[in-house]
Amino acid sequence: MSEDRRLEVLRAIVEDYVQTREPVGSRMLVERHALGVSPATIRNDMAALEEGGYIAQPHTSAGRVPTDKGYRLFVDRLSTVKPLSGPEKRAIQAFIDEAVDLDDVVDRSVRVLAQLTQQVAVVQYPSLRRSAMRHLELVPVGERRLLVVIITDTGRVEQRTLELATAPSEAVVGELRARLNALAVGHRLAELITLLAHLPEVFEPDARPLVTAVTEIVEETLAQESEERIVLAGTANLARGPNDFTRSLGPVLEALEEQVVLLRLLTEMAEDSASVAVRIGHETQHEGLAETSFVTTGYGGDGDAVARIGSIGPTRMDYPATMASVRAVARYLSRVLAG
Amino acid sequence: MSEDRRLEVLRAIVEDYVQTREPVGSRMLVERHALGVSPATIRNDMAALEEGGYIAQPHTSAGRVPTDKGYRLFVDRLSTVKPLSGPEKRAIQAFIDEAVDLDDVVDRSVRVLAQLTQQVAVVQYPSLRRSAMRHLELVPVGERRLLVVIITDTGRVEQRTLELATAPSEAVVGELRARLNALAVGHRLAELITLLAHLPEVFEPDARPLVTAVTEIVEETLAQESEERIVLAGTANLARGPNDFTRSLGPVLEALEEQVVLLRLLTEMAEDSASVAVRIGHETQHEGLAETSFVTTGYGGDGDAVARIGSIGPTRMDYPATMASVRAVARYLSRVLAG
DNA sequence: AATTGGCACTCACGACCAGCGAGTGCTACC
DNA sequence: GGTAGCACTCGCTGGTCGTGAGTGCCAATT
Repeated sequence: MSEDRRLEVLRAIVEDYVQTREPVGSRMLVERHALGVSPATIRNDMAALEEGGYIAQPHTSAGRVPTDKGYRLFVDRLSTVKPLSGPEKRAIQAFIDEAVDLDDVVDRSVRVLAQLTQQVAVVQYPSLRRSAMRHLELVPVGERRLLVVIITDTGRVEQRTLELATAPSEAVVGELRARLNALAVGHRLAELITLLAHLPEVFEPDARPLVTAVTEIVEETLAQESEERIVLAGTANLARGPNDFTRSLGPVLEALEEQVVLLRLLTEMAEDSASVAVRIGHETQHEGLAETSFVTTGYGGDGDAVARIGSIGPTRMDYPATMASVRAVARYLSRVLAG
Repeated sequence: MSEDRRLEVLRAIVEDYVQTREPVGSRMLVERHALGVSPATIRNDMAALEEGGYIAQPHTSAGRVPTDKGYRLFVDRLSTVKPLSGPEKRAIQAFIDEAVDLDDVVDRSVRVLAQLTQQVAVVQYPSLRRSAMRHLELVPVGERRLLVVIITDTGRVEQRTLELATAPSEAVVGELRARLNALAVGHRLAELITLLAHLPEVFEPDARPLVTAVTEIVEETLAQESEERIVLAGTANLARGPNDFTRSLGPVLEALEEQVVLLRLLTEMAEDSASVAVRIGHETQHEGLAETSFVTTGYGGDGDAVARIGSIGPTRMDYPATMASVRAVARYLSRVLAG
């Protein structure tokens, strides 16, 4: 009973099950794949695979179904990413290229990915802290209010309103704006906190309250890193056709609405070494997502990514295809942001 | 057979059906409501109501269920909006008040509404054209690029990048910025197109290409009115508990992802005279939404609203409660935007 | 030692059927 | 007009049974 064939059988089971959505039995297996042995032999292999926890049967007298562990082995050792077709690639690029601003880029990326994979797609907005400052604008609004607008190199715009005790002079605001920009432009926002620390001292005592107020609100904005924004698309794909989830998909949708949950997962996955990270079923460590898998990768930024993009589907999904799509969209997304 | 009692019967049917989710029969009806007549009498009334198309029976020997027409009569003539409780009101206000910027306000509003109604909530971003200009900023980026940032009085920020043939001088950009703001600040964006028409003529010939480029991109941004952004929350509520939809909820989710569809509906409903507009079942004129109802109202702006907010649920929903929640959230939302 | 054919066994699934009961419409009566 | 009684309809529930895909095991084969 060769080890190689056993893995081959596992691959065959995964592929067939993904395609047919039905537990696969020994007969079907030999018919559809050129394994060169009889069903009985396969049955022995299957027994061994079940022993190892890679497959399971829903009930006696049914075929086998891959377990999370089985899928894991499959993506780690048995699958080869299948590249997208030329037209597909061009379509992605064309669609994303039409975007007019960052919101639009993100929106189009997530939609195109959902469309490609026929699953739920997720994009995390470019992280503020990892983006670089492109411009900081101070806009006086009315008498005692100041609008602080931060524009990053990824095109993200963040704004906060500041209530002031006294109306600042035009000149002071102008100087502050100039100094802030001189100091900060081009630097990663995460570095800003140290950069801004000594700024108040440069100004005359009168102006200091204003300066500290502004620097404080900038820092505060960055501290809200935890509140990173996330965008979903393709939720309808979950409900389409024969439903994949044993329980209803209520819990799944609920989990997807919990930004906290998604954020945790995306952050965790950022630490995986593989370029395209995969979480399968229970690996998500979340009740509602026990029957779903995540396929994500980073985008933007040459070394370390500025945020993540990915696809979410039933554990029973076409991993090679999904991984290819995610990688492709991430690539074009990065390109657009850099350009 | 009094007309009054017949309406009373209809109301009873709607209320019971909404509560129990089961077709309601004549016996149950007299037991749960003090109608003072016998089941047989009710049966006669029900026959009349069925004749009029207000109720229907799923199959012979089952109770009756309200039709779209029945619900319509109910919301138009039989229901009284039930006000929210004090604590509820305070909770809404407190939650929305915590928001730091427009995105956050919109996000919190839609989430609180979904939570209140236990349905899907939808908010339309404040319309650009109907907002007034608060500030327009021109930021040179690199050599030949100009970032155009428009900030409205509702806090919305819109930005576009402009590619230029020649690098503009600092002075020209400064003058253009000053003139644009002098001209446009405080005006509704919709009026801008006429206001900007003669601007290029004021400048020297050299600067004109720049000026027209900028005015053009501003106009272009406004023309994208059709691409208004929409935010949803609470989709998971559709799948929760005993499912209300006869077909699967796939089509519903699909329809909700079609921004175009939602936008059309919201715009149509803006023309209804009632302060809180209701679309029931087939009135949505959309296949996938045939079993859902929309309850929406405008927000922001004293006379005409700046955009809409609403709740989407099964036709079998608690209309009075939903209408109350929608109205309440819209009120606080308006207040925050105005403040 | 691995592979194979044969065989008894399990069990989900669909079809069929009968009894139950909620609900109706109709008619005769108050 | 309202009511009581009654025959009728029909979806739902639960039980029985046959079917077939699939398994595990064992003895025979290479």
